[in-house]
Amino acid sequence: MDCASNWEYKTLINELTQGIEHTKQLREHFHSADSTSENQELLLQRILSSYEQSLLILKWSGSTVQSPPALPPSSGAIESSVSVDGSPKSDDKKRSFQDHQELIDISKKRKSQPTWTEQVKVSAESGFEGPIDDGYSWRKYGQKDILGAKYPRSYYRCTYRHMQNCWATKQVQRSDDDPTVFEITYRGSHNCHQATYSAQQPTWPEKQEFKKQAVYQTGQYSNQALMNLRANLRVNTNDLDKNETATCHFSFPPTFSSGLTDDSRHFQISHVDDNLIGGGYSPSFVSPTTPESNYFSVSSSCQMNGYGMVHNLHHSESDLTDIFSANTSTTSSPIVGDFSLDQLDLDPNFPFDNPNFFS
DNA sequence: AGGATTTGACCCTT
DNA sequence: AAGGGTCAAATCCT
Repeated sequence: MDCASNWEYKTLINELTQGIEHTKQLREHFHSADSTSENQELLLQRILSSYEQSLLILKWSGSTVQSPPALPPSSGAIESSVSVDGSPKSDDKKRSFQDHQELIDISKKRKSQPTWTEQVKVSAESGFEGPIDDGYSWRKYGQKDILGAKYPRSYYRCTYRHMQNCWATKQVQRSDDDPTVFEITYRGSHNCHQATYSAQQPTWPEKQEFKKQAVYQTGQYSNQALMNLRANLRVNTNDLDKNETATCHFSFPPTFSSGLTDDSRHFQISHVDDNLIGGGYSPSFVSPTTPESNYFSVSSSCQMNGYGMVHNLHHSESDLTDIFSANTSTTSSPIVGDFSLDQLDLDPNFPFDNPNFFS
């Protein structure tokens, strides 16, 4: 058994255990006089998330005969009808059939990849023309005018797609309503090692200043900072649909800069300037839920691994000196649910040190 | 020179 | 057939 399968197994157990625990808690709530509908809703959400994540894992385990890293090395060109050198692919019928089957499989996999959307607000004052970096290294591979959209949509794939077989992609769409807001749709999770070194090698020159200031700060967290975080961190999941798309916002106070180190389960957030937004860090913890579910479920936090079934990243602290969608309080979507660390039932066994918790 | 971006063409899905 | 997603040659940038 490889580490990925082992991780999935443990995660599955964890999810199901969480589901049971939350169900028990909900039962207690039903018999409790001080039970509020919010608490019940939260528990229901957590239970749902646990089961949804479990199903997702099972779905992946069942459908993924080959884990993504085992995809053909040339899979990047699979969708092309012409080989790299321009010559037609083999006309061998058997081979063509296999290619066709592979195409179908890949298509299915892509469809079933976890997808989520973040909205990132950039500051005009700071001169950002586009969405800020998210800690990963992306390579733009296309741009498209979208019907009804004022701005074109940009397509990015992981820079290390071929080197490390990382199939994460993202789409960046500037909001029609608010040009300073970018809607970033992530598909698939990273299974590459880039999170570590991309932190030292910003890929978007125009964002380097921002990154130096906000995204990759590695300062020690303080209690005050943690309290600030607790007081101000908000997660919103709204407009969730059957395509497992979620939108989340994190609101931080100005001049906030903190990092939670090992004791705080590798959870680090940095925010320095009110205009600085750390965006795009794949919030895998946003679980597929119903439109009414606006609560953040820790138990569902780390399982949206998609193509990142093999969790082979370094588990060093530096990997997690990233930021996820640290937005200012101004957002274009309504804040429906509030979240603070106090609300979280942190499971001691919860794999916060799994890099895909934030990827 | 090598890597990243641009952009028109092609492919797939609906 | 239309629209979205991806490819890959051309071009740009460092």
